[in-house]
Amino acid sequence: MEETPTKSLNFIEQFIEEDLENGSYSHLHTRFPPEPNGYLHIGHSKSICLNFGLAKKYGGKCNLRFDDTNPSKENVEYVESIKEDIRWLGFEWDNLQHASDYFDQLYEFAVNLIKEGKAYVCELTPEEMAEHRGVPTSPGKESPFRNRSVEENLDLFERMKNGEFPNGSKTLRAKIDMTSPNMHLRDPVIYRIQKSHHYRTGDKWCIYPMYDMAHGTGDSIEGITHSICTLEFEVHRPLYEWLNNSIWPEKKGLPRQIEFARLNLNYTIMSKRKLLELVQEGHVSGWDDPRMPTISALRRRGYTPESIRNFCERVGVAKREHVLDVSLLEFSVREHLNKVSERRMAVLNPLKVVITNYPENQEEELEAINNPEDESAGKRKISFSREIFIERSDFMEDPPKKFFRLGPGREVRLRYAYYITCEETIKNENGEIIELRCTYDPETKGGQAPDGRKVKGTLHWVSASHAVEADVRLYDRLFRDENPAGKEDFKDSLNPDSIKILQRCKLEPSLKSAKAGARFQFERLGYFCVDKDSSEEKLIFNRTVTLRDTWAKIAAKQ
RNA sequence: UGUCCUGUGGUGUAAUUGGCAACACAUCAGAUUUUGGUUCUGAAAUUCAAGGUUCGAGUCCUUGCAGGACAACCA
Repeated sequence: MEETPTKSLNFIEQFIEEDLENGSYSHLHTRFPPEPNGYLHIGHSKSICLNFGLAKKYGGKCNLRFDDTNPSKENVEYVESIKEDIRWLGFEWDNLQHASDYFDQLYEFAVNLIKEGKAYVCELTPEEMAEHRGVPTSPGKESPFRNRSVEENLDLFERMKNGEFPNGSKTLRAKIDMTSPNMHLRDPVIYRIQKSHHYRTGDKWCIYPMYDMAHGTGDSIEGITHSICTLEFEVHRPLYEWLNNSIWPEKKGLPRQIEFARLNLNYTIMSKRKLLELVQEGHVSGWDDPRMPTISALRRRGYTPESIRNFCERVGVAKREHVLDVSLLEFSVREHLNKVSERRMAVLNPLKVVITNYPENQEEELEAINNPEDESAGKRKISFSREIFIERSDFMEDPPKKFFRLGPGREVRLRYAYYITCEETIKNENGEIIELRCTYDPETKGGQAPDGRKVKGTLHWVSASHAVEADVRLYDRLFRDENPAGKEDFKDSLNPDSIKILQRCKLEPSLKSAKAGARFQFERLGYFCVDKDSSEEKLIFNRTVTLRDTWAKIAAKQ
């Protein structure tokens, strides 16, 4: 009688279960609160999986709330992309909210804080304010505007709202403690004047709440129980609680903020600001350029939602900061794609092979397995003829020791077809091999020799007359350094070979009608996906990831 | 010379809360293979340090050390 091993809880799940057991909360309600100022990336997927996953696990709810309190950087394009990406990942929110839904309430809360003497209008310039704030290691000093009368504050704040003052001339600050060792408690700004057009509220507001003012209150308004965020907000927690407790002194079950370590990947940049820079300066074709770490880019590249969810599951949740190896992400896609994608044959760098003893004008259909991992995927027919293409890298004139592929006088198997032996190499005037002359053994049809002789190598191939052509885009890491963000300028680390476009690749004809987004394994090469710009006239494939390549390792060592 | 957070194989994450340090990725070796894929087997490799409590410490205590966060009218 084996006990089924129960999966251990991460620290957030432990908190939640304790909170549920001791009655601090009767249920679970989380939220995912992106700012619509950029596209979601792989790091966000961890937070999405966590928040939506927790809600699902504990029978609770999860809201999607756009933290849209800074109209100068936000827009609807981002809003729409975020919704699409979350749904694509396989999650659906219970309520769709916006911080801007609460602007009226937030204004009232601010007025109440003023009335209670907990907030004041300050006229310090940013420089003066910084000076008054002090530094983390020594206390700050109070603003000269700190002790205005409630009436004056009320009047000024209303006039701020009415647009009577220029941008930056005044702020509303919470009155907390200028000597606190926590900088965020040194009278933080909770409202600023910003006369910009908001994509939802238009020109209604001249003042906008700051993150801290909007975030915790939004959580409380929505009845969020557990407000899960990344580590950098840990120092905000006292302010989060101060604000909530000040606004709702009587309220029970105010949300609990819990922080976890954000996901970092080596060779990758995760900052939205830097990703925007890559887009704006044209280093990539857009937010969904398949080299980007954004969810839309991973989708375009051929990643599956399952693989990303599995990846996030494997990564785990903790407070320790870390840098993950991208190989774990790659493993996760390969693992899933191996199970679900149909196999096809495609020759990326073609080398023509003429099978001299195969009758001209003859062709035949051979049977190929669509997916050895899934019998229900069935079989298909592939055409064979006298002239075929094989991969250039599958032939070597002077092969090294462990090379199992084709060479002068060597015999290999053509997958699902015949054994062939290389008899002659044809070169051009530059001495480059342009064609191989081979003979085939008619007895080996299907790939087995009746006399039982074995060959070490099996090559993929495509019949020359039947092949369809395509562009194939090979991607490599966007950055050469493990930690590009650590460079003086991260763009110095850009990999000049991050994309390689192969033209006139030879593909099995069945690929001609493949629709955008369709994924295949090209045998012996990797997983590929039809790009959104592809058409029947102009086929374009993106390489999602290569297959594990043991030979490449051996070859690299030699 | 502040406050807070974090230290477990190369990389992540666990350890029934004081009882033989495990799982995954990566690495290496072997088997299987009509994909040098998949699959299977095996190997190497881990508790920041020093004291203390205890029969017993990754876990508790003390003192160090290391890394990170915080000084936007960004989120």
